[in-house]
Amino acid sequence: MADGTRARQREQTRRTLLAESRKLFAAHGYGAVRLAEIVRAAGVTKGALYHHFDSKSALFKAVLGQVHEEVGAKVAATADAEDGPWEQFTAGCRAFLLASTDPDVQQIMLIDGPAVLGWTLWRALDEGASARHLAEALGALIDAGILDPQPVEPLTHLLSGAMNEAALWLAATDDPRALDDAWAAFSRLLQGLVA
Amino acid sequence: MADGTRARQREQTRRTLLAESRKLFAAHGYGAVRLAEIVRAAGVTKGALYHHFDSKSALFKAVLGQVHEEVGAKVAATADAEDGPWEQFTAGCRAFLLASTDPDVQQIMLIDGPAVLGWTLWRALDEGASARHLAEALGALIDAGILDPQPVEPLTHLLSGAMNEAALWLAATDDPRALDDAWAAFSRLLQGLVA
DNA sequence: CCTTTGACATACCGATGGTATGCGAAGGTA
DNA sequence: TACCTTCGCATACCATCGGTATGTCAAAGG
Repeated sequence: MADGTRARQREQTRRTLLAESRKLFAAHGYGAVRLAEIVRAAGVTKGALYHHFDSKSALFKAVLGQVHEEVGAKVAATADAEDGPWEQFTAGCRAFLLASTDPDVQQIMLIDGPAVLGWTLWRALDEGASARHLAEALGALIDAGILDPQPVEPLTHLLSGAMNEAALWLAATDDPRALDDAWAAFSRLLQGLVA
Repeated sequence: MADGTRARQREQTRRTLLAESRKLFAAHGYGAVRLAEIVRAAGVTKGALYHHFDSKSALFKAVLGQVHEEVGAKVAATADAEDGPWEQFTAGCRAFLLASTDPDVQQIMLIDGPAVLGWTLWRALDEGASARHLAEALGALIDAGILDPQPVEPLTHLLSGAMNEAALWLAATDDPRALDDAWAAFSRLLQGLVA
């Protein structure tokens, strides 16, 4: 009977491959992870891997897609919980900074992403997930008259890059006040934008 | 006769390897460049390459060192030509942004660097070259009372990351006003820092 | 000269990403 | 139920690439 055994099994294998490869990519970096490790961790063979993904980089791209989605969802949820464009904007930035502290996000999204897929494709993926929210928030601030009218795109990249690098630094330092210091500095920068 | 033929030849080979590999790394990215291409372009064999460098990543590290030095020198020279800490600071930032527009710098320093060598080592190399100037300039601004006293390190990373990402975006866009827009936005951010 | 040293070239190896093919069970059809 | 098709995956295999071990010949040195 067509009870969907095939589809369920297929989906199960795909999820396992994604989950295990994500762990390995995050822990050791894309270049240091061998396909043999991934399929061993997932309990399948290379045949299964290549049945689901075209290449090692395509598998990585799928993993990166997951990470992007998760970060984007967190940012959107946090921002939507606030009232007023400025509060939504700052809350979203803080949520992004916090989300980017996760080691998986660090290695996969910030370090390997641009190098493995190329900066252009990485940018496009990021655009569809987190950077879009940032651009929208900035646009809302300008519409509300809180920010002077100005091109949104360069500002988006400046702030996005600042938060990315700050997150990487936060992960590398062990100063417990680092997060507060970084957020304070970032807030000061944002103050320069208000009309 | 010991006229230094050996030393000159050795240095010549090393320089050629660095120059040719730099071209290839910049053009195609670290992962897409084969050692066979490099040695062919340099007119030598793999024996020569491994006589001068321990591994492919060691060769890349040497190339990255060159790029870092060049960028750091440009930033320092531009900043030193100005008078007053604020002028030195902004001139240095602008010089860095311009220098980072070069495709070699983009691919080697900003994209592949962290992924190939790991973010920690990359950070250390960057610290010795360009980021150090930024931190010193910020310290001078605080000493001069232009900026409020605050931890310099997080601010360094925020600004460095902002400029890195902005530079990558500048290279990907074809809007001729992009550079001016980006600099205007960056200047606004800096305004938030002044006391 | 004769020996040593060093800057390579040559030949080779193991590992790894990727492919071609085989197979057994799920799912449709009569 | 018998049969055929499809599909999800395993097995076997290949080509390439980073890395190494060894050979070679000219410069350096006494």
